[in-house]
Amino acid sequence: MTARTAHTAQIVEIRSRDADRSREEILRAAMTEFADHGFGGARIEAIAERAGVNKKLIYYYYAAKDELFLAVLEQSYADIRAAEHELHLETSDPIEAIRSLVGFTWRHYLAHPEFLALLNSENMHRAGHLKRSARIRQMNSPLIEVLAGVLKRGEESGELRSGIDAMQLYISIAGLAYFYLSNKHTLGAIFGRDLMTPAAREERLAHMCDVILGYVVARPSSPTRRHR
Amino acid sequence: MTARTAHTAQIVEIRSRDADRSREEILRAAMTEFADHGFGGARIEAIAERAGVNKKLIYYYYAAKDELFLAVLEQSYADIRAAEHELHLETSDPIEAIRSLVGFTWRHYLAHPEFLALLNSENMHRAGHLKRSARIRQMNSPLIEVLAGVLKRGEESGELRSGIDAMQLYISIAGLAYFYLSNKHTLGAIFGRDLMTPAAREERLAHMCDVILGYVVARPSSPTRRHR
DNA sequence: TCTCTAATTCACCAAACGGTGAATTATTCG
DNA sequence: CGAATAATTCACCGTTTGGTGAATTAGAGA
Repeated sequence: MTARTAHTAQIVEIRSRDADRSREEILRAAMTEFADHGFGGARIEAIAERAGVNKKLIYYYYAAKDELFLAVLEQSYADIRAAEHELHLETSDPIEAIRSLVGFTWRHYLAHPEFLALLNSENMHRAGHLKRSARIRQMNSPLIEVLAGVLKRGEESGELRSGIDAMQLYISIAGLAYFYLSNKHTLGAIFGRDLMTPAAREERLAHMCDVILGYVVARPSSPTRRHR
Repeated sequence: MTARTAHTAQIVEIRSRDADRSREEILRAAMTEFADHGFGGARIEAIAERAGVNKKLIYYYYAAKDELFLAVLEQSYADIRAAEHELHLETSDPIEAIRSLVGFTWRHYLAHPEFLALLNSENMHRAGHLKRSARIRQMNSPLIEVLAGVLKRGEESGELRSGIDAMQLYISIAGLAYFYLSNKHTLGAIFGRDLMTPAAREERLAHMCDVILGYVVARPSSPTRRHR
C-alpha cells in the first residue's frame, strides 16, 4: 500500500531527484495556481499536486506561501523586462517605435495572462510583496527612459506632439490592453459577445494603435507647440 | 456574562429589530469586505462584525456567500448605471460630451474603488456570478447607444473622426482610468512615487483627456475620411 | 395583556488549510 | 562499498471557515 515496491503498474513513477527541476516545477505550478485563484485562493496542496511534488517540499525550498508568491512575481517581472529588452525602440523612427510598443504590450499580455492576474492579486494586497522586493524595484523599467528618448526625438523632428510624459503614456498603453484582457469576462457578458475571437483581438489592437497614435502624432496645425 | 442585563457599561447596545436596516448594513459591510479581500479572501464572520450583526443573520437573508456577492455586484452595477444616467451626453456638443464622459468615468472610479475591486474579483472567477444575473445583463448600459449617437453627430458635423466604434471607445476610456487606479500600488512602488496625490490625479485626468480627444477629434488634413 | 411570528442569537460541526517534526531514500564522494 | 548529505515523503496539528439546527427575543396585532 505504501507503494514502496512498484510491482503494481502504478503511476507513482519513481521520481528521480533533481533539486533544480523541482524548484522550477514548483515555481511554474505556483504561477498557474496563483494566477487562477489569486494569493488567498491559491492552495499550497494544489500547487504540490500540479508540480507532482510532496507538499512539504514546497516549504523546503520556499519558507512560506508569501515567499513563494514573491518568487513567482519576481519571475513574471523578470520575464516582461527581458522581453521589453528585445524591443529596440531607439533604432526605428519615433512613430513606428510607439506603434511597435503598443503591439508588443498587447501581445505580451495576451501571451501571459498570469502576469495580469498576479498584478491584480498583488494590488489587492497593496503591493505588500513587491514593496519588500528590492529585486523588482530595481528592475524599474529602463523602457521608460528609452521611451522618453523616443518622445524627445519625435518632438524635435516635429513628428510627435510636445510635452508628452513618458510614464503617463506607458501607463495608458498598458491600460488600454490590460483592461480589455483582464476584464474580458465581465465585458464579454455585458456586451454579449466574445471579445477573444481572432477578429475581435485584431480589432482591439487596431483600435489601440489608432488611439495612441492619434494622441502622440503632432497636429499639422501646430507643429511644435500646443496651446494649453 | 451573557450581557442580558446591561448594568455594565457595555457596547452591546440592544439592537432594535429592523429587517430593512439589517439587510442594508449587511450589504454595505459585504461590499467593503469583498472589495478589500476579494471573494475568496472575504470572511463571512468579518462581514457580520462590520455590520454589527450575528453571522447567522447573513444566512437568514442571503442563502450563501455566492448569493451575497452577487447582491453586492448587482448593487454596484446599479449604482454606476444610475450615475451614468445623470450624464446628458445628448445635449452638449460632441467634443464636450466625450470630455465629460472621460471626467465622469475618472471621478466615479475614484469615488468607488470597491467597484474596481469587485470587478477584479469577478473576472478572476470568469464572471461566474454576473453570468447568472439576468438583472445585470439587462442593465446593459444604454450609455453605449448614447455614445454611438454622439459619435455619429460628431462625424456628420466633421468635428469627430469617422468610423469610431462606441464599444471600443468606451472600453478605452474605462481602461485608461481603471488601470491607473486599480494598479496604483504596484505602479507607485515601481515608479517610486505616490500616484494619488491631488496633483498626480489632476495630471492623470488631463492626460486621459488629451489621449481620448487626440484620438476622437478629426484631423484638419482629412476632415471626413481616414486612409487605412 | 397575550399570542404569534419575524428577527436575531447561540453553540456547534466537518472540512479545509497552512505549516511542521521526524523519518526515509536517492545520490554523491571518498 | 560505505558514510554523509541533500532531496523527498509521511503523518500529524491547531486554527480558521462556511455553514447549520435549535433556541430565544422583540415587536406587531388581536
